[in-house]
Amino acid sequence: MQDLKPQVANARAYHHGDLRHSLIEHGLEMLEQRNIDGLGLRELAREIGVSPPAIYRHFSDKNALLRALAAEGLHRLGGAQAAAFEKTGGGTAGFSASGRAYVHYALEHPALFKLIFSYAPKADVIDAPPDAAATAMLHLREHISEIAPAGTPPEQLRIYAIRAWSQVHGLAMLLLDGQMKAGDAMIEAVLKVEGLAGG
Amino acid sequence: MQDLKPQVANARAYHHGDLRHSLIEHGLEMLEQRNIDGLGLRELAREIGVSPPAIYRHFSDKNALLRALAAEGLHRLGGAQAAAFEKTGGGTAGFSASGRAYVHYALEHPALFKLIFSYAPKADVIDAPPDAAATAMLHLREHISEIAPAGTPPEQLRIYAIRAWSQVHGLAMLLLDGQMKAGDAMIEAVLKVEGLAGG
DNA sequence: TGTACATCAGTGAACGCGCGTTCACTGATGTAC
DNA sequence: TGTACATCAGTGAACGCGCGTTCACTGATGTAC
Repeated sequence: MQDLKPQVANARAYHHGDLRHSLIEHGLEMLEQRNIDGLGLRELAREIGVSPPAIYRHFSDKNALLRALAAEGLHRLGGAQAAAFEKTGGGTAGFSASGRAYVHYALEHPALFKLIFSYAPKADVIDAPPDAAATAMLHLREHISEIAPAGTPPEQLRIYAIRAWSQVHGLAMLLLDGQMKAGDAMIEAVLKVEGLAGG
Repeated sequence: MQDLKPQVANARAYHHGDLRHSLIEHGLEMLEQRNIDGLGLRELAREIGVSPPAIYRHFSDKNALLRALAAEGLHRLGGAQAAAFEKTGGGTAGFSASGRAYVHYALEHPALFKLIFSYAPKADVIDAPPDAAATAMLHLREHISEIAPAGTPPEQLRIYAIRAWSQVHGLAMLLLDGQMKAGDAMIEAVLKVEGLAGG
């Protein structure tokens, strides 16, 4: 009755890095249902079927794990944006689509989205060189100049980028916090211009 | 040596509602330095010089206290916006000024600002009647139609309001999370248009 | 004005909780001879 | 191929912690007679 499940005793139940992967995977899953403070190391370990101290073989402490989760979230957010951008064939339409993808990703993964901005290495898209890391926000910087009128000076491009990012980020946050009703049509309408023109 | 400080024993150290007021006041002060999870009932009580259970005479539980703090924060945010609006004489300039005030309030009170959107009664400025409560966001709804071109249909006004709110909110959040460098000139430039025009 | 009493905002002690983290350990794996 | 050994990813038990909340209580205040 006790041994129905193949007890692995201790030792190599996971080979080389599997537990790390499993921790991130299950951590992300837990974030789908709970919010950030609801994610505890002991509970996560329990979920995976491993003892809590095992985590410390892979992460120096809880913050390190959260940072890894945030980094993975950022990566996926970037992936979602890139996919949307490619799918629409790039250009202005692609830029808009990737903005919409940003908001939709936030709505689909509320806790993860918030975690990203609390724990991820700062994206630094605005002032850092674009080769820093492949992040969601790099799209902005890479594509903003294609959208702007030819000859727009770099300082103005920077303002456009911040404005566009603020626009999608603010909409995402307000929707996440329930300040207004969501709706694809509304999201599209709000993001239509993105304030790029005008000045 | 023990009695230097006028020991109040127990009983009416605070008359009628004073402790409630004190809890909110000191709670807000603590939020100036720590973030939200750093705010504990026991610590707050210690700070004020009262026993933890005393809090329960005024708030049913911790969430009730946090909600009160958020409500007060929302009130003050609204006050800051209103002051900025009046000071510039209203109109388009006032609208812009109140947007800047929103961002600046966020930067000056990061934890409180975030608390507002986690715990405050939903502002509902977008779809609720404006007589609901005097909140920061009511400004938006009250003033957005003055800014928009005459004859703008209400659905479009709604989009404009959401767009403007998203704009300031997103900028505030990104700055709070350290995603880019703050700076009055930059804030002003980003908020200059607010995406009202265009479509 | 003086006395008896109800009210109720405080008190100190205690509760159970789950947390993150540490410790000394164990035993399967991969490697060297 | 067989044996001895180092490695190191796991284990279970235990730690101290501060938390939110409950409990029975106390005693100053305000009120009624």
